[in-house]
Amino acid sequence: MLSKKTQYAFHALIHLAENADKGPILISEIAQEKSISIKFLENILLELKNAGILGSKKGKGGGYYLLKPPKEIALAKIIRLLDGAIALLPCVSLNYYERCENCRDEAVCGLNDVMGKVRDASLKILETKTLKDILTRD
Amino acid sequence: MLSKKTQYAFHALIHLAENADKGPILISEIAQEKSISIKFLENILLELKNAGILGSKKGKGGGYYLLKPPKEIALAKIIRLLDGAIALLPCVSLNYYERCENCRDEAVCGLNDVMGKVRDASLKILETKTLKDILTRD
DNA sequence: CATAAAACCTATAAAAAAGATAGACTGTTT
DNA sequence: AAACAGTCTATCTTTTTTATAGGTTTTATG
Repeated sequence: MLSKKTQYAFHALIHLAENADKGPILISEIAQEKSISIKFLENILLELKNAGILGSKKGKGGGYYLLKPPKEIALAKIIRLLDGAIALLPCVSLNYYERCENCRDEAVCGLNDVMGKVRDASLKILETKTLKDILTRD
Repeated sequence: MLSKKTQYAFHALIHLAENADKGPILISEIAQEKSISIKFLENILLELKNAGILGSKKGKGGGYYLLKPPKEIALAKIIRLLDGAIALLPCVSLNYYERCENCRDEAVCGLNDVMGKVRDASLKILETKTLKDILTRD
C-alpha cells in the first residue's frame, strides 16, 4: 500500500497539472482542494522540488509549478522518491536492494524468482504511465 | 514491501513443504533453520493454522504440517492473510476496499484507473503462483 | 524602503504499526 | 505423572508514518 505521503503527492501533482495554465499555485490552494493538511503537504512539495520535479516561486504571486510536461513524469519516479522500493521484497528491488536474511542462497530461492516477476509486471505499468495518464478523465 | 511477518511465513511454508515427508515439524526447527525469532514465528504459524492452511499436533512428535499440497496454496492468499491488501491504494483493493478521501469522484479519477491495472498485473501472478513455485530450485 | 506574501527549513511530537517477547494454559505421548 | 510441544493473551519496544510548530528567507509591490 502506498503511504499517505505518496498519495498526497499524486493528488497535488494532478492539481498542478490541471491548473498549469494559471501560473504558480499556492500550497494552501492545493491543501484545501484536496483535503490535505497544509503543513504536511508543504514538506511533500518541498521534496518534489528538491528532486527536480517541481519549481517554485516565493513571495506574492508565488507558488509551485511543474518543471516538465505531465507526460514526462513517470509514476514510478514519484513512488520511489517518497515511498522507496516498489518491489515486494528487498532482495528483488532494483533501486533499494538488500540481501535476503532468511534464505541461504538467492540464486536458488524460488521466492526471489516469483517476486522478481511481480516487480517487472508492476514496473511495466508504473514506468510507462505518467502524470498525464492519471489526470481526471472526461 | 511485504512485512517481515509475511516474509517469515513464506520461508516457514517453504520449509514445511520441503520436509513434508518427515511428519510434523517443530516450530523451533523452522525458527533455527530460517533465522527467525521462535516466539514471533509461533504467532505466525498459529495464524496460518487458524486460516486453515496448516495443521498441528501437540505433545511429543508434534509440530506443524501443510493441510494441502503446495500447488494449491496461492501466494496471494498468504499475503492477504498476514499483510492485508495487495493493491497500492485502498480505493482499488478487491478485498480491503476503502473510499478515497482526496478525490472528488472515483469514477473519474485517473489514479484509480492506473492503480487498478497494477493490481491486476500483480494478482495475475500472485493468484496463479503457489507455494510449489517458490520451492528451492534445483 | 517597508510591508506582506509565500515558500523554505529544522525540529519535534503524536499516533500507529511492526516486530518481538513473556508466561501461563492445554492437549498428547510415553 | 512427567515431559513435550503447540495455544493463547497480553505486553513491550522500536520504527515508521503522519502531522504540527515556529522561525527564516526571498520576492513583489505600494
